[in-house]
Amino acid sequence: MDNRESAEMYLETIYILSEKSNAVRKIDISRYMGYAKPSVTRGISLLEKRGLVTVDENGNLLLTESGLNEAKQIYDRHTTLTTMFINLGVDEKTAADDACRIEHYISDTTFNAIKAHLEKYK
Amino acid sequence: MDNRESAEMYLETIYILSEKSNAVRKIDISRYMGYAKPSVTRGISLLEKRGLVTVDENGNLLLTESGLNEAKQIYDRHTTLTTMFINLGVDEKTAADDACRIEHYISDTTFNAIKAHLEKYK
DNA sequence: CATTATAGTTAGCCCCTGCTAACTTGTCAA
DNA sequence: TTGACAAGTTAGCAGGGGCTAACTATAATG
Repeated sequence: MDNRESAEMYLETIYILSEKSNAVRKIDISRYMGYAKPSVTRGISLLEKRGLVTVDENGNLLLTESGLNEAKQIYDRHTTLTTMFINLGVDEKTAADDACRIEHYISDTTFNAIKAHLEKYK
Repeated sequence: MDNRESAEMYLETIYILSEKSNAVRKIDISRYMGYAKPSVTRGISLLEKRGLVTVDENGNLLLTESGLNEAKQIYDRHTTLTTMFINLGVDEKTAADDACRIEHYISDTTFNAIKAHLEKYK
């Protein structure tokens, strides 16, 4: 979980599911990501230790302020990169899949440059 | 080494060093990548098992035909992505660093779209 | 020849992050 | 009340890919 990818995917998933439903539990993460329940138990507990997520008495997952910030940033990367790839002529599915992998590895500097470019031409 | 990143980095490094010198040994890889020697021993032996690299009696590393193909593809991704980022206004160092991470995760489809775009505007 | 430095290997540790097996809890229906 | 299912946890395995320690083998140097 020091590697950014795994933690970021959990955060992003919580964020996405939170937008669709007002109660997100670990089992929802498990189904959405296709991970076994114990993997999610550990994944979320690491996020809790880092102060990015809390779990209430009903088992609902809540992003903390910093968790929400991070999740939004990743999601922003996701949508922006997807848009860029689609603009280049890539089909939606491939664009989204690629964005989903790359979003974890791109620096702020480069991401901002991409974003500025898209804004200029939209 | 099932994950693409590690193997691809070894291949790319062998390729880059081969362009600069006609004899590349494991110790050169070790120094260039900043990895301990045993890590390189294992990394290269996995590439040998996959038929991507051979080691001659003097300890010189040689890319096989398929190894060379793969290395060239990765290197092409590296330079193309770097160029794209620089075109977007990113400094050279950051552009190269980002390219170096992302090159392993981008699909052929998306990469080809990027490349076509760059060719069109160069 | 003896010493020393360099390249490489082997053995084994560590962390990450998936996994299964098996257990506990809590809820809900017969 | 009991049986069953669903959510979650605990324990422990697997494999990837870094690492160090300690060894071997070869080459260079006094």
